Amino acid sequence: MKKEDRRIHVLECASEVFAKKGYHETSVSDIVERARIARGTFYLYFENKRAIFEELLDQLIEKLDRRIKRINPEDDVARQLKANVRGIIDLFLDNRELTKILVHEAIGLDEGFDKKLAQLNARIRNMVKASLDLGIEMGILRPCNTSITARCIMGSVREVINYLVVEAEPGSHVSGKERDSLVEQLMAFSLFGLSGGSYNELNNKPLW
Amino acid sequence: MKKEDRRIHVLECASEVFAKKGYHETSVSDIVERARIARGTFYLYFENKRAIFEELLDQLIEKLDRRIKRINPEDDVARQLKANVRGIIDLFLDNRELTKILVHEAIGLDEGFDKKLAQLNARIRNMVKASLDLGIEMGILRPCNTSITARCIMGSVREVINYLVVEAEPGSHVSGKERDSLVEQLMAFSLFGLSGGSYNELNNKPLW
Amino acid sequence: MKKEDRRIHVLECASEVFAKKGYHETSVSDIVERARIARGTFYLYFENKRAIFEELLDQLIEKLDRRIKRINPEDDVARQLKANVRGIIDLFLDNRELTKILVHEAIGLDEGFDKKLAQLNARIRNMVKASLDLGIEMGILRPCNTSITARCIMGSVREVINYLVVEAEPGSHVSGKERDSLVEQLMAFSLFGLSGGSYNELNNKPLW
Amino acid sequence: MKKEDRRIHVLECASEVFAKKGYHETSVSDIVERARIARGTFYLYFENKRAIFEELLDQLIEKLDRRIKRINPEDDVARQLKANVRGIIDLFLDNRELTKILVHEAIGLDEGFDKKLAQLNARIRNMVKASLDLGIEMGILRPCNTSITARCIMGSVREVINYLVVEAEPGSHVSGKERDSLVEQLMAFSLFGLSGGSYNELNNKPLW
DNA sequence: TATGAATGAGAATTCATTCAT
DNA sequence: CATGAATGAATTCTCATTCAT
Repeated sequence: MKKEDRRIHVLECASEVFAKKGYHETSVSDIVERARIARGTFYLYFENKRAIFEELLDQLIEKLDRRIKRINPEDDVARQLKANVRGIIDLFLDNRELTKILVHEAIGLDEGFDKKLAQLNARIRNMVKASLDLGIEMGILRPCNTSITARCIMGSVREVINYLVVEAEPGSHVSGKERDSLVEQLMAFSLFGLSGGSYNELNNKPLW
Repeated sequence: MKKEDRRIHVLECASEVFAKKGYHETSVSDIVERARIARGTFYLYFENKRAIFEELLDQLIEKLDRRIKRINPEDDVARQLKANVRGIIDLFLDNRELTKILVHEAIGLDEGFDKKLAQLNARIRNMVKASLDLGIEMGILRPCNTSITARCIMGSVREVINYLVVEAEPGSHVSGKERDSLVEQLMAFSLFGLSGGSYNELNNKPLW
Repeated sequence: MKKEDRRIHVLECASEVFAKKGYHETSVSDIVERARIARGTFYLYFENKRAIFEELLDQLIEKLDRRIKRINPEDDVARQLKANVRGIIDLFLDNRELTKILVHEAIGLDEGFDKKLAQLNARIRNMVKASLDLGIEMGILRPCNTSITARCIMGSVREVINYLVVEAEPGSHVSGKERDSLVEQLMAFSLFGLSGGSYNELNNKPLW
Repeated sequence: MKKEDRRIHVLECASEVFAKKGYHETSVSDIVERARIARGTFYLYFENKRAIFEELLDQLIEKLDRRIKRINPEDDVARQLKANVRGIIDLFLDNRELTKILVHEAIGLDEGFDKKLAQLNARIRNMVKASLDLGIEMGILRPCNTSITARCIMGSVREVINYLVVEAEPGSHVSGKERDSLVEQLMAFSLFGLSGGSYNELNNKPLW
């Protein structure tokens, strides 16, 4: 097995174990056992337990970063939003194991992790906030405290993601239709809250 | 120091350490050091680390349960909602340390904790969902998937809480005005999303 | 409760716990719980855990010492022997708890105990040996290595005692008849081994 | 040092410490200190203190089982008995440390040990009893309560063994002649008790 | 590169004993 | 005398990491 292949193999195995047992409950022994390598070999590829975990998270963060497209206000905004949300959901469902870790575990591990996750959150949140600011400036969205509202949106998305990867049946497949429906509900809630309106009607026209 | 006082003292110290270092990084030594008691004294009051943590959580959960009032659809719904949200925010801000633990830590610790928190979540979520179902039936709210929407609402609230107790300046005081504003924003978002409308106008009248 | 009464009460409780759980498995907590006294009170009456155990053993050793009568060769030897053995068996059966400790536990506790028990053993063994020496000198017993033979006799007795207090049904009563039978068997074996003869016939007459 | 060698080395060291300090007074620290290995290394080879002790005992029990040969009544019984007793004595003298543990310590440790030893005792005792029953049936031995008498015999043997490994000078060598003499005395006592007769004369001929 | 035996710091927990009330 | 809260030394066991082969 080539060096890079083995590295990837170990990463995969670690991901499985971490997702199943959690960071703290996972020992290096668990990982090397599953990967069928010697204890020492592990340390040839990764500095320590923290490092392999961090690398797994970095992978997911990077993928997430690539999936999220900046909104172009000139184009159909609703479609772009929809695509973004759907992309995120797809990514997480395709990486359940890692997502579980991201959502469930990578919190309170140590200051380094927390900071990294906080930064990721802040980055996305700022994108959302910028979009809101723009939408308001353009007269499409109602004026509001965009900082707080951005958090509300992220909280909604996070909660639905969490439901999908953690609470819903572990191995179950979530069909495209179901995903569509989830996106629909998420967006309807974000755009109109509990009151009426349908985002299908919107076409860069004022929402209020 | 009386027995019950000391017990409370240890609980407080533990709460501080847990909030600062996280459950796993906190050792019994950390707690006894901060509480300035001997190693063995700790075990006089609590069975083990898990037990003291559980007690702290139970305290918070109980308080939370008591704060959340069932909505009476006959009365002014908006005011009741507002009061509930404000109550929750007040509770968490008055128990920052514990809340930090609840939001940040009490996840993936062990099956027991996870289950307890999942149950708490489910209980509140079901209350929210029931309210939504009722609102829709009464023609006040637009029809939607109330399961998912309930999650969206909870996610929004959770995220704002998290902001308040974790990200915002640790020692800072959040004034009544600021709390009011947060509640306002949260409710505006939940009721109208990003579109127009003001919940102040509502008086059990249809939102759509 | 008077001082001496309480002391005795604690000793009894300790005896019960020691017999049931063994020396090492018994904690001072066990004793004070059963005796319904406070932890500190225990140390008013006994220096420490070792001390109360030693006192219990000393009691039994003393009783044992008093029970064993020196054989008078002028009188009916067989009857005296029989009385001695029966006396020992009665003592142990009347003090099952303590005996269990003596046989089962008071070994390897610490050098002090071991020495004390070794001395007790040696004292009794020497009495036996002296009797054998006398018997041989008088031509009643066959010549033999009386040191070793004395050990054989003691081993036989010890084994039967052990059977009675440890292996046989804990609470069961051993009737006088059964005790007689045991003594009979023990003496028959010691006097004639597996070969023929009946000690009833002997009357200070040569056995060979 | 090879893995198996180290394992054996640790077992030997543990055996020495156990024999010297007793099971309860021996800590894992004592063992690793004597074996000059690290704390963790111990747990690489043995699950815990109980496990290494049990292994030591099992070794001895197994050896003992192998040494004891069933008596064939067709052959010279006295010779076979003598060989058995001599074999047992040799085994114990060759494994003084372990024997000391077996005789002195392995009692009241925990239910598991006690049961194991009780079973060993019962097994041997039953062999003895069966031999006695057979001897009586064949008319070679006098009728007696073979259960009790079997215990007497075992007690005699145990006591002599105990003398050899515990009381007699620890490092001293017991010569073949001395061992022969011990066997002689033991058998003489068992066969003829304190009365006359010499087992040398017997040749499957009636003892009474 | 790969191995896996060895390490030892550190964690949780117990319990005999003390001492202030 | 009696109490029982407090102590802290001692013990067992784990596991991330190192290093000789």
